[in-house]
Amino acid sequence: MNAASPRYWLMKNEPDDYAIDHALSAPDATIAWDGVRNYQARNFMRDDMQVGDGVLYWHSSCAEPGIYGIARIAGQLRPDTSQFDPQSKYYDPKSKPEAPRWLMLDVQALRKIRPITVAALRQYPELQEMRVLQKGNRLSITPVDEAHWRFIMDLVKAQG
DNA sequence: GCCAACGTTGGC
DNA sequence: GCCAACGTTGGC
Repeated sequence: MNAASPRYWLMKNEPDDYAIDHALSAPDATIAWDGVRNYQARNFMRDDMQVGDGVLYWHSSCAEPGIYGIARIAGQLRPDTSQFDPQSKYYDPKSKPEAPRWLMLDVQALRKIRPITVAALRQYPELQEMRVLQKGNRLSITPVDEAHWRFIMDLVKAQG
């Protein structure tokens, strides 16, 4: 991926873990985005994300999956501490502190929006190429085209 | 709770 | 290094 272009991301979270409200109530509305256990998603964080990138804050595994907030990448790529914590559900016994396998970074929530559900997103032909809407998509982090980002920002504005 | 899709693992 | 079996994701 081109490292210079402005970029946008969709990041999935389960509301039980890090709901948008949880993020907004954290200090500086910033949370460490841990628990990524997929190499492709990790590589996006490691290689392509830059501070300031826009984030669509997605809730999955809930009654109405969809976009629940707007956020930004706030930085500080570092080893995901949960991989070394046997108490964590994200514990990875094969990862060693001297060679951490998983990474995390900070995401700052900017605002909560009226949820734009999967069903709502599917109504727009302009968005049908979005990765998150493709059948079988399971990646927790996906790049978002600028055109898609703009379209969604317009939807948010129209919410008033 | 079902199940399609897809990533990971491990025997060979 | 192939590929079948298995595990996980996540919308429905």
